[in-house]
Amino acid sequence: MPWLTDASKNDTVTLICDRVWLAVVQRSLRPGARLKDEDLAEAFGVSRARVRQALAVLEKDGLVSLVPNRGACIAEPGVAEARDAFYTRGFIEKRLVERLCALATQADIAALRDHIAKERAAHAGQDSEAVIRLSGEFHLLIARLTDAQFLGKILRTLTTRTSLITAMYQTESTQTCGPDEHEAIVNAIEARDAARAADMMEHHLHHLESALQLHEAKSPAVDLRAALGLSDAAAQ
Amino acid sequence: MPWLTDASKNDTVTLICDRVWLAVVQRSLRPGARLKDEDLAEAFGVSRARVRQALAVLEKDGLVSLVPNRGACIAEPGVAEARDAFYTRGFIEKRLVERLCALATQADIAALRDHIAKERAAHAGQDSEAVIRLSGEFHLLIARLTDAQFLGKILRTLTTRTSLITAMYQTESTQTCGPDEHEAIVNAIEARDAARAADMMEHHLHHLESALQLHEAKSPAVDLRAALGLSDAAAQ
DNA sequence: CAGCGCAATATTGTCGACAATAAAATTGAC
DNA sequence: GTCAATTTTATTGTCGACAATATTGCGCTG
Repeated sequence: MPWLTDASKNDTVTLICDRVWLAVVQRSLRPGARLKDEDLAEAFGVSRARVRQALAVLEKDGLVSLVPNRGACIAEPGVAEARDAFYTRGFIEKRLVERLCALATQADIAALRDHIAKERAAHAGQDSEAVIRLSGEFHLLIARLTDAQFLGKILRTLTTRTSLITAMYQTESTQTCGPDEHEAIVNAIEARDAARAADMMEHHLHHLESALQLHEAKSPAVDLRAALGLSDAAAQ
Repeated sequence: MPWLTDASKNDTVTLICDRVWLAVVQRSLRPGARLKDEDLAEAFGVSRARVRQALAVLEKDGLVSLVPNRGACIAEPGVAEARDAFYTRGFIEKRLVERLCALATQADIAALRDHIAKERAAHAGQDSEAVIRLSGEFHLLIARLTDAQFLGKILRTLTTRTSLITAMYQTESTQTCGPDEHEAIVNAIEARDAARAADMMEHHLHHLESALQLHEAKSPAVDLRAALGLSDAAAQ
């Protein structure tokens, strides 16, 4: 998976960052999960200094929150940040597909269709990790096909944060939307219908956002209280 | 200078990052300047591990390029990256001023005019460092006034990279454009003329870009401590 | 038996030292 | 005199150890 990370570098810190990033995208690391650097150090077989660097860059990326003398944990975006993330995604991705309508080659469209095929395969195979990951990578692929390096990196950050957000605020009914909406977007791109493509993208993102319950709720509290079947009034 | 950095943290690494960032914006650290971590460590009075973390995050930000066994130096964006940066800035800032036309309060416009006044003062006072810094901060102010957190951070990265680019590719004739174009943009915003505001912004950025000669350029190394503006304070 | 304070533990933050690699300088040969 | 190989130096990469701080468990007291 040679992504738009600076992949050529054998740098260990980059590897750690990518690994954590992947774990977050695949929901194997959930928001609020503690990251003890010693554990990470042993897990990667390196010293703590290296994981510390990785933690620093991940913090700047907004993926982990790093409180001074209390260690690091996966970030828990608030509702304001969630709305901002979706707003920014719409802001960027709408223009991106518009631009792609004008510039896309046949090879690009083939790549998009190929990606959707992978999504369908993962969907059929019940591989939920792959489903989630591929769903995000679709948007990154769009960014890459437009030759917009910066926007691509930005979008990587944004999709990652979206993963965090959906992990926090999704209702259990909500599954990740299937590849159908993605396919509708690709269809619009192939038809060179910029307006429809932008509409499809906006609809898609709005669909994602509205499937969440964006209220103030602490994820650990919700998990605990709901899991134990306690009423809301009692605790704390 | 309480910027949209996570300012509240007393974290040393954040301080180092901001200091280097400021030095780059003010042109006291030019592209290609070597950053020997031991020098930085002594300059800031801390150990090398700390500056190494800072270097890691700065590298991910694209501000320094960090080649495996040869140390760190201020990044030297290529022509492709330069064009991408300007494209992305236009992409974002055009929409930003459009949005600001709809949402700006009187206080916002007053803040913008106040900022332009500062720009004029620095311009009159021949304080070229302040001129350059304030010129960039104008765009960041626009981002902040629109309540777009993400776009603000993105724009901070982009303006920084623009600083690098202009430092590399500017002709000696080129001065940083005065506050006039900024004022024109604010006038359009105050008139709630979204189309004109977007045009003004596009023109402004295009003006900046076209004033450069996009060929290869060299840049010499400079003294670290003087460039970072710390006058023997921390050295001892 | 509940609440509070204190000690024990665990985890983080910071640092200096050692090994590995690249750049520079010296020396030798043609 | 110049080029090349080798030694020398400087700088980076990595690590383990020590100090500071938060968390946990225990015991004491009311």
